[in-house]
Amino acid sequence: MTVPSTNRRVTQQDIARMTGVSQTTVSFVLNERDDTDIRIAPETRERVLAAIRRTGYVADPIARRLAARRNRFLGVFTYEPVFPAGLGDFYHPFLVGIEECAESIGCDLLLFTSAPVVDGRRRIFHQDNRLRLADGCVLLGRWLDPAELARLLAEGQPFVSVGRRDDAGGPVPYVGADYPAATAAQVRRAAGLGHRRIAYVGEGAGAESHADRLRGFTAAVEEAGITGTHVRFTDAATVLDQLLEQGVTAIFVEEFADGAVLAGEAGSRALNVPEDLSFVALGDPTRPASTDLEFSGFRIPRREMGWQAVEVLSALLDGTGGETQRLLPCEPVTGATLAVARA
Amino acid sequence: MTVPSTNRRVTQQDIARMTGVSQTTVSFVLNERDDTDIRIAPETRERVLAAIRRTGYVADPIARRLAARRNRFLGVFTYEPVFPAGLGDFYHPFLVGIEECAESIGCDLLLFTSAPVVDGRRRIFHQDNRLRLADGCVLLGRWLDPAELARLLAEGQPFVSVGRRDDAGGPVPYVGADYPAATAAQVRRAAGLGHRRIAYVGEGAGAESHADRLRGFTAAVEEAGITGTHVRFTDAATVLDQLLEQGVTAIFVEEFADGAVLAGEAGSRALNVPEDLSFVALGDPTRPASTDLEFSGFRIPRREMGWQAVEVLSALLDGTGGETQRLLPCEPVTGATLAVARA
DNA sequence: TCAAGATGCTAATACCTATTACCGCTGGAG
DNA sequence: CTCCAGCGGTAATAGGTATTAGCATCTTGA
Repeated sequence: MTVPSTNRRVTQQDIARMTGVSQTTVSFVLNERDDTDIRIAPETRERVLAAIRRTGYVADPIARRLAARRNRFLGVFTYEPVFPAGLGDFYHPFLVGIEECAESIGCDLLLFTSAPVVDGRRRIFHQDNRLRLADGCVLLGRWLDPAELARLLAEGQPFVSVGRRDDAGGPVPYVGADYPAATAAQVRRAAGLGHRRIAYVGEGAGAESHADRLRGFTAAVEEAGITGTHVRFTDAATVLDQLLEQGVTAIFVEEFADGAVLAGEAGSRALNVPEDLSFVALGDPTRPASTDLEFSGFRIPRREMGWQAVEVLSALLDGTGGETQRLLPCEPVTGATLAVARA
Repeated sequence: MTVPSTNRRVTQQDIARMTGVSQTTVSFVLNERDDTDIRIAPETRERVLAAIRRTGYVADPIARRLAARRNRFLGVFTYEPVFPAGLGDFYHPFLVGIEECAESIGCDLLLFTSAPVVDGRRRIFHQDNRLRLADGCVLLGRWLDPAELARLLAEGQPFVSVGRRDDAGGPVPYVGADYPAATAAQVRRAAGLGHRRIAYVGEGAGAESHADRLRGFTAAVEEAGITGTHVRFTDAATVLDQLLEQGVTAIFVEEFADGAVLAGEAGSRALNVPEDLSFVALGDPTRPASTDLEFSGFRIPRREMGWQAVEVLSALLDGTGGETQRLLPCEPVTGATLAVARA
């Protein structure tokens, strides 16, 4: 187990010298190239492999990428810290899925520590843009700058977004959740329980995930022949005042946390949830929210989305075609906050 | 912002040809090296900069890192999954600190997620060891094989351990928590509250972090002139029997979870915590533990440890000296489980 | 007038791997 | 004896940037 004490990185050249072969031979042994007309005698191969084992040599991923344009790294780019400070973080399940799939296809994960803030906004492209260090990239975040997506597309940089994205000068590869369908299903469920006047609380615009929810809401409301209103969340008291005045009996919240606060406010007004007022949470909490209620609504298949994003990316890299835009169904949650509408 | 229609990347060579200078000159203009004796005429510099702006040229980060002999990847080796499944996972705060510091020094993180288990134990060194993919490594885990640490040292592989480690054929760079001091402080506090007979429950050996706690405990007990016993945790009933029989009034638990179980057992015997029996938790929970008690004891500066580990690693890589072994103080927690000893 | 510096740049090379083109040797067929 | 095929490799080079050593040309001073 003797190892050279030099501090220098071990290179193929070193291995070559140790075994009395050329660097080329080492490279071929490493890559087990059987398809070419290069032949290496079994005993030579063994000698080289032995030296590699002895030294713990690993090909420099950077040189590898420069020469071969591949290094089996998948980049993970997020607009938030990758290891989030908040407990039970929203992004965590995505990352689990990404890690699992990356491992299954034999790729390492390169976590880009968060992008620098330029002009008050995080940016992918900046002075020392690191995206190209990996073979391809998974992009994570509620909102991605269309201009940056467009540039990625234009440059032919292989990437996949977790979450549906609008076209940005071309179709953006993504694995998203089918928010319109999931939201519509909840609206139908509410309508079936007799709710005639329901509300959507949230942005409903900006990020695609928000717009998609509102779109599904609006379409389903129309189809069910009931009345739906849309309000932005400001503070619980104000919003609740407004909605109760309108005779709303079920509140659909874009943000779980807003729902928790609203339900709390309702409780402090002696309104029972769901007997007096129903709530539907359109997805998992993205912020910590404290509530004892088990919200009705749906769950985002986050882990699966992460997994499939890597799958799509892998296909993109291999040039094997296949659908590059996938929408996954959300899992409905019966919960305990949606009941028959009060008469 | 006219971009050449070719699919090839713009290189410094291209810029050089466009402006009638050499690639070297382009490189110098780009890097604004004023410290060298290289001089570029202002008008030449302007011409080059104009071409750069026109083409939108950005230096290829891969080539850049190849030339720099640094890839600015920091490896993270852990004995657990990197994206922990459990909520509030013990290792999480370390990772947060690691990421934050990596970002501040402009490094990305490379995850070594899948160290194979050999002979019933995870190993750093194995067949397809990827350690050298990064410039340096952060090692995370309660226990690290001294033989592997020795090999890392011998090979001159830059690394830093999170958590103090005994010498392994040489001093191991680490950023640890000062468990002896933190534990001793708690012992003194208990002694000050009149406890004359206290116990340490846990391994007290094996991992350095355990041995350090017991060492601090033993030294402080002696200094305070009180009596301390050490028992391993088997099951709550047995241990509690034993300690109560000995007249112990304060129990110091190495593992938070063991403390929770012991306190629960005490409660089921109609003993009040802390009036009848005091508890001190020597650190944060490493396993999920359910308890309503707010334990007295101390907190491990996990985030700070992660941060400083990267700091030390960075210094190691830069060859700038500095202390490579750091012990950080733990934060005492007053809590509600340590009170005046029963008369 | 000529050496000594200052000025403004370039050639060459290192970084490390992957790949292409080729080379020398041996044994068997013709 | 020659030619060729098969074997087992090697030399050279690409890939793009950073850096070191050095080369012309011009200015200055004595």
